[in-house]
Amino acid sequence: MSRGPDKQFDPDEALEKAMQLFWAKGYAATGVAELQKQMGIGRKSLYDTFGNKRQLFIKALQLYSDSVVREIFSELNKEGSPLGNVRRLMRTLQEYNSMPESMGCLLGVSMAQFRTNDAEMAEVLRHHIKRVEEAFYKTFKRARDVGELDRNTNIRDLARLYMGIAQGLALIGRVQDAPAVPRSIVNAALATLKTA
Amino acid sequence: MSRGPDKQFDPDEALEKAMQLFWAKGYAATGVAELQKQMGIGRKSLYDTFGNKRQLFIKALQLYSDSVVREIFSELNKEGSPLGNVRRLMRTLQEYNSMPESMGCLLGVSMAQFRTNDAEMAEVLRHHIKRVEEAFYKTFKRARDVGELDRNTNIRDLARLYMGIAQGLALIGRVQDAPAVPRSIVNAALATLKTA
DNA sequence: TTAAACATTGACCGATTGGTCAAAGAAAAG
DNA sequence: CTTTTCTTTGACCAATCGGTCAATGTTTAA
Repeated sequence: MSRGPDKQFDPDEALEKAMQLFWAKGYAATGVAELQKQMGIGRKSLYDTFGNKRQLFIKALQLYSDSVVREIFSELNKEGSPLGNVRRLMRTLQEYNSMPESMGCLLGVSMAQFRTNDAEMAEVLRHHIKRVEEAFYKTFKRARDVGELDRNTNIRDLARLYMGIAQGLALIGRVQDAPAVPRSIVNAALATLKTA
Repeated sequence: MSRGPDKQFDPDEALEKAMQLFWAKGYAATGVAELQKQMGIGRKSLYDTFGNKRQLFIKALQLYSDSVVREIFSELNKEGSPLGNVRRLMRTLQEYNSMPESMGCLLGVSMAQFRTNDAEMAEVLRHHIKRVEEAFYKTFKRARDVGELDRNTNIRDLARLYMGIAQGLALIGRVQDAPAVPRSIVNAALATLKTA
């Protein structure tokens, strides 16, 4: 039994590069030739390692989702006030999506390119939504337990709203060259939290 | 001086068909062959009438934006409580974006496919954002004048938030096959209005 | 040293991409 | 009827699309 030579490239690094390209240009507008150039690998290596363009894209989605969800969880689970963590996260998102070259959220961008008629893709996208929702949910629940939120606040609804605001913010940030609109969105979102 | 024969098709109807296709599939994924088939016209007619694929797309964006902004304005300008109008509009958007086959907002979908690096396109998209924002702004202002909103509510921020929520809602609705998430988003959004 | 198992390279595939153009047809003006 | 102006049709273009494959390494096991 022989194992043959190792790959001459790092699949994780190559996937990261592919993700960046899909993120910037979208699925349909990104060509395989472009992908292999940016990834720095041959065409056969690409297909042998990642299957095809679609599977490569889905793997890029998962890589991105894992990374983003991890960051959101870590930000929201810091010690101290749960609502304070939400506020800090939203301000971070505001800053990020205010940059003139900001590209928004890869998963959000992908929701615009696929729909429920593509069952597999829709499932991947819904799963991401669910994970972000869950991060907010747990934090708002802690906030309610601690007394930062009114006892009869609908935590599930609130979590979904914040997930939705984050997606809207990211989408709008892609075409903004000034920070005013993202700032307003987060201002108003956080203003409601004080009284929720 | 002769005028020659009239067109054998209605450019407005053809544009409407093109809009539907761009809306469902996105700019890059929509081919010119597909477009002429759906529009029911020859290729030369398409290029003579609309310039090229990109210009056709931009005209579709403007058609859609005009139509949507008109509807939003008409809904928000009805007699009676301004906040009531906002609530009714948001519930309409909720229903619309809860349909399993909902395609969201063409302008929002396009924000995911273009960025600030495409100056012309970004400008078109920002203009739409501005118009929706303005519709909410005027209504919230009336609400404040009438006493439905607290005197120190930041109306500009609130308008931008609602515009952002509407975009997030439309985006997320594209991949939802159940009404729960859209309902939650609108529930939570409107819950904050009561205390704003 | 040979063979088996892997990776890499680059040529190649048919299909499709956005876009052009010449020829033909149709309507209005003279 | 002829000419002019416009539209339509469909062939055609180079370029690119996503994907395949045979040939050529390169490494390890026997």
